[in-house]
Amino acid sequence: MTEPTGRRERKKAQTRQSLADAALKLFLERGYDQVGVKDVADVADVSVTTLFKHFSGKEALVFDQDDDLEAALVAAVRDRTPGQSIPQALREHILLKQTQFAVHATDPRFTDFTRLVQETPALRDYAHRMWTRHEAALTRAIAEAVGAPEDDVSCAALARFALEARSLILRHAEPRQAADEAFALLEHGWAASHPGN
Amino acid sequence: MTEPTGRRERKKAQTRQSLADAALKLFLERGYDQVGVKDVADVADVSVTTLFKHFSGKEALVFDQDDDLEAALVAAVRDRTPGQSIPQALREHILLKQTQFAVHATDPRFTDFTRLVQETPALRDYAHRMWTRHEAALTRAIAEAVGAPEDDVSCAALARFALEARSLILRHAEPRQAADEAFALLEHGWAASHPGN
DNA sequence: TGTGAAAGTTTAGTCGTTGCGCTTATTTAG
DNA sequence: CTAAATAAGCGCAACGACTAAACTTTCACA
Repeated sequence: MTEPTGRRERKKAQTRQSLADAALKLFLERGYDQVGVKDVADVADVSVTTLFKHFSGKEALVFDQDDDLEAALVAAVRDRTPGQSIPQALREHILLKQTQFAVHATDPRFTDFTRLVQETPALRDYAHRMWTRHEAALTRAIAEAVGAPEDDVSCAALARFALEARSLILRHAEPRQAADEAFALLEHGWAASHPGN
Repeated sequence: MTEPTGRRERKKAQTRQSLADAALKLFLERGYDQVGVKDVADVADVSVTTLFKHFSGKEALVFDQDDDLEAALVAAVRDRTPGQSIPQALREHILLKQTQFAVHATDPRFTDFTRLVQETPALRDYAHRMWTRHEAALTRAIAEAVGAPEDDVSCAALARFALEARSLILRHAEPRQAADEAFALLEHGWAASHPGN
């Protein structure tokens, strides 16, 4: 079970890993815009076309694909502890995801990586896109949780605002406090129109 | 005063207009991605180099630059009618801007243009970027209006959420109703932490 | 063992975008 | 009125991200 794959898939995974490693290394050394996609391919010792068979674009090189991110988001709303409001559940979920990463804060590579992403427009935008990708799913989950129609505007607004709150929190030194302040707006506003959720 | 410019500036404005017209025409006919920047330049009868001297990129071809958009946003907060809350003022401002455009709703070109922008990812993203460009300025304006520190998180959150609300409103058939529902969240939440603003 | 799918390569190309050196037209100053 | 300064516009060559096509190698599996 530890090695369920054949030699072929292992080699493929290895190539992918080589590319990701090379990319991160070069981007941290020289900066994202100062590194060409060819440079990455050269260091990983593959052709440029191969690089694009593994990654959808230059920005994707530094992000591990979280496939079940959407499911976790929906579950955070659906399976929230009774008595907890939806904004509270979302705040907790986002903070949890954040502190999961922050566990590695001792690793200097982690803080460097974060700085790289936040200081590179292309990467910042890409990360934001990947995160807000699931707005529609979250909107549906919220609407279902409160028995509202699927296209209810206040549900869509809560979903959008909660997802947007993440980058507000991310750029602050005190994530917990920032989350509390940003979500206070949503909690009070939500309670006013959807009491008990 | 009606003609304060020389022949030079007039010609420049004319080529710029030719480019914008050609771009909109071609984009509407064939779709944004099916039109190359060279096609636009050819129809406008200028070189590609000249096109990029007038517009910062392909997406900018279809947007008139609103230079005082930021000032208007800040003014909407600073000069709001007494007794009106900041979220209310922002909602009105956004709705006003929207209906200013909607005046041209009789013009079939307007609805076509809107569809083009909303259905083309590159244009949708660009428009969103141009709009959210002024988040920092809006945050400062709000903070100043309530006497909070410049980097207050709840002010930043209100600014971000209010700006994000626009695209929520934009894609809905009933802008007024959508704005009311989306901003209800912000008004109640804001009132709870900043009573009287 | 051999066959076919999948990884990888090479080559050539598209498309947006920029830099360079040049011509041409307009403005400004002498 | 003329000459120098200014700016628009041009063609061309290039760069970087990305794709298509045709081909070779390698491994899994029947």
